[in-house]
Amino acid sequence: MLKKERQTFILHNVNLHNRLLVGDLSEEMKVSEDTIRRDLQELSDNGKLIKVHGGALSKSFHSSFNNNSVYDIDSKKVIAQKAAQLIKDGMFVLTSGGTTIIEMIKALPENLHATFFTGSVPAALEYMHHPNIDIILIGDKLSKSSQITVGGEAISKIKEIRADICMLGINALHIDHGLTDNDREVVQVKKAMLESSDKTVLLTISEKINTAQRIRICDTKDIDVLVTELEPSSPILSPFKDMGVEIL
Amino acid sequence: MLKKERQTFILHNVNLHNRLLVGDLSEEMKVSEDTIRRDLQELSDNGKLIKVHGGALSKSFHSSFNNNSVYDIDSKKVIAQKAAQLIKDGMFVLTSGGTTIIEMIKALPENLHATFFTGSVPAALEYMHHPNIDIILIGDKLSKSSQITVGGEAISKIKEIRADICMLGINALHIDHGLTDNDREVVQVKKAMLESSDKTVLLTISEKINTAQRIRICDTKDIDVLVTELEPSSPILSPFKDMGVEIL
DNA sequence: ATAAAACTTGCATATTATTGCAACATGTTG
DNA sequence: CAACATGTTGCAATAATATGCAAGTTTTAT
Repeated sequence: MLKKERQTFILHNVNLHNRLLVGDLSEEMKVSEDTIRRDLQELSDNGKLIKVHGGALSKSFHSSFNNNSVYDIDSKKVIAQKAAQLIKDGMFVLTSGGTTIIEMIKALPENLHATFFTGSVPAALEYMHHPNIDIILIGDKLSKSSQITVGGEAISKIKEIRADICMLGINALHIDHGLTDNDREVVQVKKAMLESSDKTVLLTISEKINTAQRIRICDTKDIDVLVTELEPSSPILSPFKDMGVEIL
Repeated sequence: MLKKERQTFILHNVNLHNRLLVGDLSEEMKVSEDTIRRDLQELSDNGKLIKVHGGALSKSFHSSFNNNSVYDIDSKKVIAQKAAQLIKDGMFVLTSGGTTIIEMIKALPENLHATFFTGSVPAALEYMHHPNIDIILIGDKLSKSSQITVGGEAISKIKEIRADICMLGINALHIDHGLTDNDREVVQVKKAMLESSDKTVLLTISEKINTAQRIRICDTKDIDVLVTELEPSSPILSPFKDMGVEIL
């Protein structure tokens, strides 16, 4: 069997079955596993599939469809960079969804080994691109407006967790009214997240600061760290600093 | 034998057999391998065939495997249309992930009111575009290769459900070996899904039929409905019909 | 923590390609 | 027809490619 034939065969089959083992291919085509590995390496270099330990995965499944139009994307990237630094190897991290969180996930270093809990479908999708992290999806009813799971089941699952850190993308934060949102179900989930974490980190563009919505999640004093695109010395943030919130 | 005769002969044979070896041609036509190589080079330059190390491949061979993504999508759309009809208002539906399932979700009518359970992140994302359905996300550890949640927690959640119908995108189906897959964790989840449903429906392109993988999910006789892009009368499917599987 | 499986690297070998060249055939032109 | 240009083929030397094996390392699974 010619090399090209083999590679075509491999490609066809990886797209058919999503996953192939080196040993199986070697057996099927009567060549050594070394040859198969070299084929897979080559196909992987050409971006035709994804090589993994033991075999290969189809690319069609694993490819990322990039979010195109995110509001204020540059600010969010700045926030993402700052926030990503807070996560260390071995940590248990609870996260919500939202575009700012998605940006933070993209900013996570490749070699980070940590465990992330989330009920957000877009966040889960983004986490899957990272090779060295574990993802625990929190199940329950999926809210279409917020794209996260909500409900008693989700909340009780969250309460079972003892996380090191909780990173929330937020809707509104006000020095007096604290952290607020407008979806009752989401509020309950976020409350549970805060309760289950040692440390609470909020990620938000400065525009959302000193706005408020109808339902309270927590008070300003309950927040540990606030990450915005602004310099920590910015006057907008000083009232929060005065209330004991660390500014990043 | 004249050069032109040789090249005509080569072209005829490459289209007949899809592949040729330099050594074989040299022997058949009693000319040196150098000459054959020069012929192949020339034909390749004129775009008549594809020259590779050791021989040549026909153009159709190469493009048929390279170009199948489009064909596959069309097949999957046909499958999706057929399968979507099985879901009626008020039903509880368990689904796996996979590209065929995604197509089926896209094919669901706008006015369908039903409840869907899934552990697949891409499927969940797709379901969210539909206005009138409820989605229950099954939580647990997220498997990066299969993009669905796996593990004991997920399985016990699935077992709590009493679904009307279970729709599975599959990896391999063989008349004797039944439904098989290559990921132990995924197999466990799919098994649980089958057990929790009154009716089992498999969605697959015909290419996966009569292939098998390492781990068994269920026997052929345990399948209720098989949906492919083929006509129900296709001879490939008749053995399944004989075993009591309904063909759509 | 340990053993098994999978991977990497370097190397040996065999197969396949390339190149220049000589031999011969074919075709062209005055 | 002779002389010359052109094209084709095979050969030999050399280069490049493909493949398997073995030793040592890394990753994964139990």
